[in-house]
Amino acid sequence: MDTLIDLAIQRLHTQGGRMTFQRRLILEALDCLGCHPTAEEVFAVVNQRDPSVNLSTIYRTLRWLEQEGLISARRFDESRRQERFDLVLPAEHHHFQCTTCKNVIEFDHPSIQVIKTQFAGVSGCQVQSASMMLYGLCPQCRQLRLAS
Amino acid sequence: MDTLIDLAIQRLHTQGGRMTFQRRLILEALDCLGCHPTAEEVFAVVNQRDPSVNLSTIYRTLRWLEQEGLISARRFDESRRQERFDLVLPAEHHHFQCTTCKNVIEFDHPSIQVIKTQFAGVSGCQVQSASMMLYGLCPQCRQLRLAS
DNA sequence: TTCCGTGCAAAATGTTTGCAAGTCG
DNA sequence: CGACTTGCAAACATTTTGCACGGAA
Repeated sequence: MDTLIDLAIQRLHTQGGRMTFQRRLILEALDCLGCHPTAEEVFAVVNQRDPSVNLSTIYRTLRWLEQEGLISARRFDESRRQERFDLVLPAEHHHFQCTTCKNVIEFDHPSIQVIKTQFAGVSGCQVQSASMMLYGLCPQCRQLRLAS
Repeated sequence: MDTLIDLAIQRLHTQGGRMTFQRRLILEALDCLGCHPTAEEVFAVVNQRDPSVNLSTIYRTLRWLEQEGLISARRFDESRRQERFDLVLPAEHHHFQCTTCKNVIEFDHPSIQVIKTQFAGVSGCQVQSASMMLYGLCPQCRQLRLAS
């Protein structure tokens, strides 16, 4: 099976890169954090295991992974400055964010493929990828709002 | 008819705000730039008419408009730092961006409503808005790529 | 005349870079 | 050995803020 770490090792080998202690920690942190951590969040986890790792190493590694197509930069909250890094491994997926608690739920929907195809047909564009965000209230926050 | 400027005036009146020279220039710049300008682009247009207007006034006004729901902040290119400001007036609309020339095409599609409704049904979330990005090659860049 | 809005400069934020020293193969 | 990586600190780009002054209502 191809975990993020396995894939990273493969890429490193084919391009003369090295699997360092720091990179391993960062990859493990990504795996453990799962969904969509910020660079700071990755840093916090890595830092706990080895406080000597520098934030710029986190950024360099995240950018490298992004360039390799293994993660992708995202911003759920458009006017937040901070990027989040989304593992692309599982498959193309989309996100709902609760406007109150900021929690994120992942989803997919067959119609997204239909939209891609039809837009391509109408516009003459070649569509390579799609990214959909829904915003609203999650069930919990909806309850709270109704109650008040 | 409700132009951006009319709406802004309404909001200002109901909250004791003032229509200043600077705000008028900024609103006119937004109208004239149309689609998705950056703060710098708005600044450039305003500056041409009155070089004494400060960039921080642009930001303050854009943030106020955002808060009023008259424009919304966006980032087409995820790892770009700069925000763009999208007029929300016309209607909910979505964007295709060419990964080569970075041009943006707006679109809408009925299935987006379907996705919103069905996701709400399955998840129990209340969906308030949606934002879809497609990425790929526009017809021109596609030609160029085929030719080479 | 009263606040609201502005210009200015300085701060803040999040990310990137240059470089010397360290390390992996 | 030699290229690839790192930590550090300084740079960077964009956006935000505090404050005293000026202007709309």
